[in-house]
Amino acid sequence: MNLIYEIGTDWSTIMKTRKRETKKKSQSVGRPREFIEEDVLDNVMSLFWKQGYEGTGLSHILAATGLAKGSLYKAFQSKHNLYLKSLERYEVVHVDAAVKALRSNESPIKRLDDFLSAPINDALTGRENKGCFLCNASADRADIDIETSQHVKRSFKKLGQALSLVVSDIKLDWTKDQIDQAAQMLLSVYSGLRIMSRSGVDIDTLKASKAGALSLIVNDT
Amino acid sequence: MNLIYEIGTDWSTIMKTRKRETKKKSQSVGRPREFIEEDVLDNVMSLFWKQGYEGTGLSHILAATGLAKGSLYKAFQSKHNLYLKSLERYEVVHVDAAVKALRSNESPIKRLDDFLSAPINDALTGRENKGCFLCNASADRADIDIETSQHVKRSFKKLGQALSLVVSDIKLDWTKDQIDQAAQMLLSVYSGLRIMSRSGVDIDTLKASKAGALSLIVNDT
DNA sequence: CTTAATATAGACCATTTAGTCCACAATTCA
DNA sequence: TGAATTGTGGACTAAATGGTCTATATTAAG
Repeated sequence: MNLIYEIGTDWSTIMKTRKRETKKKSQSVGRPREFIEEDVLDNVMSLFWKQGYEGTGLSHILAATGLAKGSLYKAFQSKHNLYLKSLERYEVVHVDAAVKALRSNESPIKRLDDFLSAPINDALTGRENKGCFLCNASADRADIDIETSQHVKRSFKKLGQALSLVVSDIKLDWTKDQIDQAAQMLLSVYSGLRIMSRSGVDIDTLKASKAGALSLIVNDT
Repeated sequence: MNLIYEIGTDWSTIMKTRKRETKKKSQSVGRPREFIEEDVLDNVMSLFWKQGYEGTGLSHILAATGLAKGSLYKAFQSKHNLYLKSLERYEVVHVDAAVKALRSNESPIKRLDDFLSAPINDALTGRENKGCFLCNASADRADIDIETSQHVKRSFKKLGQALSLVVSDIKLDWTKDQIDQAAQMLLSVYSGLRIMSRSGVDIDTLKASKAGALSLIVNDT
C-alpha cells in the first residue's frame, strides 16, 4: 500500500561497481559504526543466557542494544549467528576468567572452594540467577545445533583441564586418572549447582552439595 | 471474508442453561473422548523435554498427538498448562521410577552406580539424548515460571531424599550431615552429567565424573 | 566537491504463533 | 425419541516472529 522508496534513483547499479580491498582498519572507509561490537554482544549474551534462544526475540535484542534492525543485521547477519557470537563472547569473558581464577596463586583448596561457591553466592544475592550460559545452552540448543555444542564442549574442556591442575596441586600422590576423575566430578557438581539454582533449590541444599564434593578432595591423606 | 458459521442457530443461549453436577465418572454424559489423556501427555512431555517450551510449537504438539486444536484446548486449556501437566507426568513416570530403583533390593552401591550410569548409557546408545526434563526445565523455564520451579524443586527433593537413604545404607557410621552432603553431591553430579551429555561431551569424561563421585562413597572405611 | 563505501532507521513482508469459535458429531438420560 | 451434554475438526484471527530492502546519513579519498 504505502510505498516510500520511489524518490531516489539508480542506486543498486551504482552499488555493484567495486569492492575496495581495505585492510579493515578501525577507522575504515565509509560511515563509522555507532556502537562497539563487544558491548552489543555483552547485552545480547545476557539475554540469551537468561532467556534462551527461542525465548529471546529480536524485539528484546533491539530494545536491549538500542540498535535498529538494519544495523544489527548488517553487523551480525542473523539471530543464530548472534547466538554463536554470544557463546564465543561468554568463553572469552567468563570461562577464561574462571580458568584464570583457578590458576591464581591462592591455595588450591581455596581456589576449588571459590569455584563451587560462585553458584551459591549468586543464588544468595538473588538478583537475576542466570545460572551458567554453557549449561543453559547445553539444555537449550546443544542437541540440535552442532556449532553450539562445539562451543560448549570446548568451554567445558577448558574448565575441566583447569580443575585437573588444581586437584593435582593438592593430591601430589594421585594418579592422573584419579585426578581427572575428581576434576570431572567437580565440574559436574558445578553444572548441577548452576542448574538446580535456576529453579530456586534452597541454599542449604546447594551448600551440602558443595561440601560433599569438596570432602573428597580436602579430607585425609 | 469466508464465513461458514451462519447455518445453525440459537446455540450460545442454549449452552448457558444448566451445568449438571455429574461426579466425573470415566463414562460421563456427552460425547466421549477419543484419546487417553496419559498418552497425549506422554507425547507432549517428550516434545517439551527434547525441545523446551518456546522451542515446541502447537504445530509440533498437534502433529505428535494427532489431535485437532479444538480437542487439545478443550482438554488442556493452554500450552502453558500442557507444559505443567507434562512436568507432573514426568514426576509420576520418571522421577518416581528412579526413586523406586534407588529403593530396590539391590546392593546400595549397585543402586548408586546404576543411578549415575543412566545418563552415560543414554549417551552411549545415542538416539535422542534428551537429558533430564527437570534439568532442561530448570534451565528453560524455572527462573521465570514459579509453577515450573515448584514442580522441579519437588522432584529434585524426592531424588535427594532417596539418595540420602541409599548413602545411609552404605555409611552406617556417618552423621546425617555427611550423608546428606554426599547425597546432594550425587544429585548434582547426576544433573551435571545430564546437562553435559546434551552437548555431546565424550563418554570417557562422563565416566570419569561418575567414578570421581562414587569414589567418595565406595572407597575405604 | 564528487565519488565510493559503509552504517542507520524503520517501513515492509511472509510466515508462524498461540488461541478462539462454532457447526456438527456422539454420547447419556429421561 | 429428544433434550442435555460433551468432544471434534478446522476455519479464523490478532499479534509476533525473523528477515529484507532502500532512502538517506556519514565518513575517507581524490
